[in-house]
Formats: sequence, C-alpha cells, structure tokens
Amino acid sequence: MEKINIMIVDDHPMVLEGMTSLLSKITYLHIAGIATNAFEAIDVIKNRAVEVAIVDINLPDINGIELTKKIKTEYPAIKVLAMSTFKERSYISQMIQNGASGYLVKSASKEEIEEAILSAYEGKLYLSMDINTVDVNTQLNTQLPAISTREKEVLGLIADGLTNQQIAAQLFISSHTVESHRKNLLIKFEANNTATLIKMAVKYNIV
Amino acid sequence: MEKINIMIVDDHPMVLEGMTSLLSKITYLHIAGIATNAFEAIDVIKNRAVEVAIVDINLPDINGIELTKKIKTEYPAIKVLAMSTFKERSYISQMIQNGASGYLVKSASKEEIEEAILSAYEGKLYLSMDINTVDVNTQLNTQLPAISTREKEVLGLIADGLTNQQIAAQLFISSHTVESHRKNLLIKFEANNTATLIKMAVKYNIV
DNA sequence: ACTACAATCCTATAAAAAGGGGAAAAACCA
DNA sequence: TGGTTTTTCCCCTTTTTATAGGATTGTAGT
Repeated sequence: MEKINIMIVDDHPMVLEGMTSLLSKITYLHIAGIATNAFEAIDVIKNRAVEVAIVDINLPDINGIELTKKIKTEYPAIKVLAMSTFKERSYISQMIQNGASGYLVKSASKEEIEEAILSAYEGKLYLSMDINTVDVNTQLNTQLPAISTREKEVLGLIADGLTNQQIAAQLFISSHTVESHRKNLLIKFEANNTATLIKMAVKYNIV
Repeated sequence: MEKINIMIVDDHPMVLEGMTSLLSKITYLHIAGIATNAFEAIDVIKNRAVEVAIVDINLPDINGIELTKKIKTEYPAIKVLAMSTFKERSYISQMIQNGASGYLVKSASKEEIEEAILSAYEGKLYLSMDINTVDVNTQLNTQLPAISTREKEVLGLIADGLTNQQIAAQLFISSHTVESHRKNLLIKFEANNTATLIKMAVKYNIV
C-alpha cells in the first residue's frame, strides 16, 4: 500500500510535535513535511509530494482560511483538513466553502484524526463528531446576520481602515455601491455606526 | 540529580502527546502522569509524587483556574504552570493570583518550556517571553499603547456606538474634550479611523 | 414565469469624524 | 517644589459617514 503524504501546518510546536508523534504511529502515513506558517507551507508543497494538508485555522501571518483557498486554487489535488480548537467553529463553513475536505477539533482522538485523513484522502468530507450532528449551513448563520459575500468583503476592508473611496477603488466598483453595502451592513448588524459594526464583526470572528 | 516529576493536564490529546514527547527528551524530567480533566488530575496527584503540574486553562469540566486553586489549596507544595493559547491572556493574572508559578503559551519553544519548569521547580515565577516585560498587576499591556484611564473610558463608549456628543454628555465634559481623547487614541493606536481603532481595541481585549 | 435577493449605481442633505493647530488647569510623581 | 502627564478646553478645514430616498441589472430558487 502506498503511503499517504501528510503535511502539518501549525504555529504551535506542541501541536506539531503531538501530531507528528501521533501520525508517525500510523503505518500507512508519511509525514512529508511540517510548517509553522503559510509561507513555509507553500514551500513544502512545492518541494514534496503532499497529498493531505492538515491546516490550523490560526496562523500568524495569513490565516488558515486564506491558506486553504490558496492551496485549493493552485494545487486542487491536495486535500485540506482544517484544524482548530473548539471555540472557532464559526470558521468551519468558511473553510469548507474554500475547499477544505474536513474539520478537526484539536481535542480529536487518534482514531478521529485517522478517520479524517482517510476520508479526506478518499475525497470525502469529514467533520468531527462534535459538530457532525449539526447542520453546518444553518447552525452558524443563526446568531450572526446573513451577510452576503460581497458585504463580508466590504466589511473586511472597512475593518482594515479603508474609506469608502479606497474600498471602491480596490473592488473596482462605485463608492456609491460601497455606501449601499455599508448601509445594509449597519442595518443587518443593527449597528448605528462603524464602531459598533466593527466591534460586533470582530466578536463574530468575521474580520 | 533527582528527576523532577511532571504532570500534564490538557484535554487535547495532541497537546498531551506533544508535551510528553518534548519533555521525555529532557533527561532530568519524569512524566509522573497525564490527565485530560480536573478529576483525573487530582487522581494523579493522589497517587504519584507530582512536583510540577502543567495545567491548561481550558478544561472541559472545571476550568484550569479552579483546578489551580484546588491544587494550591490542598497541595501547596506542587508548582503549577498555567498553559494556554495566546488569546486567553486575560486569565493570566487570575492564575497567578491563584498561586500559579508561571504561564506558558502553547506556542512556546522547548527551551521556554524547560525554563518555565525549572523556574517553577525552583520556586520562581516564570512568564512567557511575550509578557515577561510587563508588570502582572497592571495587567496585560505589552504591545498595546499606554492609554490613560480616561482614554480607555472614552474608547469603551466609542465601541458602544456613542457619538462624541453622547460621550461628552455621559462624562459631563465638553465634546471638544472627547474629540481630543479620540484624536490621541487614534495616534496611540496608530489607527487612521474608528474602524481600525475598534478592531484593535477588541483584539486587545480592551472593549 | 415569478419572486427574492444580490450587486450595482444614483441624488441629496445632515451629521460626524479626521486632521491640524494650540493652550490652560489639574493631578501625579519624584 | 518642579516637572510630567492627564484631562480639559477651543479654533478651523476637509473628509468621511450616516440617513433617506430610489432604480436597474442579473441570478438563483420555487
């Protein structure tokens, strides 16, 4: 049996250590490489035959979501397993949307990790037990308002401190349009101004 | 040289695995036991000669802070090292107050972990590099700018969505004064507008 | 085909915040 | 006491947001 080539991306040495230690016990796996940030991860992919990437959502530079997007865009054959602690469930749908093959909580057992890797390798979608019983699409969108992708995009740029005109320039749209999005964001978040909007967005982990 | 008896308490198998793997490489350490929750931890303490306990702040049943308190009350000789991810810095002072001998971020290197254990064992207080330079009592102000209490007050009200005039009315000061505070906040946070200011404030746990 | 929604663009007024100055009490620390 | 920081107050101009309307295109779902 061919060994499955795994890459682990996490900025916590402990998690890296634990993962490699756990995975090295599984005979049919091969640790192709480890990375502590997105840059290193891309480097590993370029130089080794990575088949499954286990990516932590919290990375220092680019976050796991962006990295996943990048991997799936440039190397669609690589299966990505999102990994995070329990609290960051709000990111799951984003990861899945960006092409992740599964989601692992860091408290997952060896068996769960194994199952997740195998599922991913076979092209299936795997979700950790905790959230398996829950509908991914509905669950997350109940608390936070239903904002469109474009609105989320604008929201992110607002949080980055850009003005409407700068946002408009960046997205190649009219500043009037940005104002409209902004208006709708304020309504949807029931915020009266930018301050409240951003506070809520940060707390909802959107920005 | 006598070996130092270590116990690790964490509900993440990966972290446990990583920790044991890392620590087993250090000759003068002995893993006396591991636990995935507070109950198991107490059990280990009762049956083994634990000298240093590394306790994750996030535990499923009782949290790490309570466990620390319990350990230090019933077994004051045991040194407790608090462990958490970067984000939960707000708990540090609570842990220290409950008798923890130090604080470890999970992204700590092998050397840092080693240093923390040795410091704890010797009865010293160890804090991870990130917060080392800071006075524990004045709380967690490392990277974040030195803002005055009044500024913090104003910042909180800005985050609550109040306008300068509303803030002025609430604090019984002129709106000009509020504008000044606001101006200074923007300078101190190196933010160009409210959006950036609030984003940073939330991330720094000020609001 | 109809509906709903997303995304786009527009006008226009009013309000608020940003950016640039400066300055004087009050409180704090050495 | 002297020096420093904090808190307070004021001027002015420009930029940015908020608010309140409306309208059009395209797309996705029923």
